[in-house]
Amino acid sequence: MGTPGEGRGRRVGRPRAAQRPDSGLQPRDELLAAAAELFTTRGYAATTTRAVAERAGMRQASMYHYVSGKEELLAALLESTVTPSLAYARRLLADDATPPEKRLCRQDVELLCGGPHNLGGLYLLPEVRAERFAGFHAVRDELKDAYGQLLAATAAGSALAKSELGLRTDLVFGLIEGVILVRRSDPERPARAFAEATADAALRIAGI
Amino acid sequence: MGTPGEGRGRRVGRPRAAQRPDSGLQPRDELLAAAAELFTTRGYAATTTRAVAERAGMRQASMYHYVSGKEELLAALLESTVTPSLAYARRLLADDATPPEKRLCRQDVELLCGGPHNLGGLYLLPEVRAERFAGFHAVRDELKDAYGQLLAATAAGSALAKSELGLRTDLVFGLIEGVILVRRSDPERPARAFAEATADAALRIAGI
DNA sequence: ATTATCTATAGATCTATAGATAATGC
DNA sequence: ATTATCTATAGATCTATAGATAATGC
Repeated sequence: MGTPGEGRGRRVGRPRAAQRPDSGLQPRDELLAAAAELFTTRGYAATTTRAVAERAGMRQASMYHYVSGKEELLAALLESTVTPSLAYARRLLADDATPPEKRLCRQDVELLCGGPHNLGGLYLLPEVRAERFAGFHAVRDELKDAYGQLLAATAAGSALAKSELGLRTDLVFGLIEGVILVRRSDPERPARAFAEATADAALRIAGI
Repeated sequence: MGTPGEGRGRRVGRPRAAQRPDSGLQPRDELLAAAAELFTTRGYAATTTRAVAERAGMRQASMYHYVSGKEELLAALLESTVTPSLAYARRLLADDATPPEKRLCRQDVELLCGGPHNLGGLYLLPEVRAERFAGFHAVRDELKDAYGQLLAATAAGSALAKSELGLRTDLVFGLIEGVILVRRSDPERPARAFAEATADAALRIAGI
């Protein structure tokens, strides 16, 4: 077989109208990157398929060769933001010599704020509540559940009533999602500083 | 003069096509209420002028008799959400026998989450960053500043370096805006419970 | 022959204006 | 006469499909 060069080299099919230096990404990933930037800065509804396609270097209609429409792009982006945090959370839960939840917080915030485009901002889009994105919600809920379990396992947590524990979990989760907004208002600050400070704050909320 | 009945009674002008029980609101306020509901649930860009007008009980074109367009509605709603919190913050700062910042937090969260439509959710709209809404941002910044001053005045605050203090202020602010998201995911819980718990959490973050 | 792209466009919006109409006020 | 509404619509989109075209592959 020998995949021929992967990107470089002459490509099959009609050439693009506006040639640009090869991004190295596959066309679908170019679309996802363009959508990430536009959805986070302008919002989902305000972003047209033309804007996405053109930023990805192709004409509006060509986009449909790779995705069924805008919704598919948003769904893919959403899932890509939770999945890594969730994998990390699962590992922490499985490991019985579990170190405190602080790590999860830090990791989570770093992942959310780390990328170039504040992808966490996608959670804030009103459109995300639609049934269409149930897949994302399920994963997100599982992550929240992991936070709840870690909280319950702490000394402070085991002293709390069930409803009280739920409220604290929500607050910790709220803090982390709030950080997305803080970052939006000051995108310069390094993700690492946010992550560390947020993790500390989360522990204080948790009462550890 | 004697304003004639204020609402009840025969009104000047062509009657509305779809009559509904008198809401008691002035037409402009009917539009604002409709916009509040639709912007927070569907998002700004996804809400059409037709949807707003029709929900307010009039035809699409009639809206333009009261506002210049969608933007004016959003700007008015945004400012209406900060102004009361800011007024409260100013009073606290002026009063020298100042009680702790906890009150401000609680008040702020209650105001944000108290209304029928999670108006705080408007802050999350990507469109809000536009220059057009500079007025809102100025007021919001002033409120944040008030938080910073209250924080600095505490014993824990005066021990902190300036940059460290800024970060904590951001986190407290982030927590409060994060609560908006928590409320979105669980709109049933009473605003008062949120407010109390958030205020406590904020104090713990602040290190008081 | 297969493929990735392109151009062109139908159909469905959506906004904002122009001008008509149906009330009250005087 | 004044006013609040209405109906109608021009002009500007935006999405998604149909069909043409320009590469490589064999």
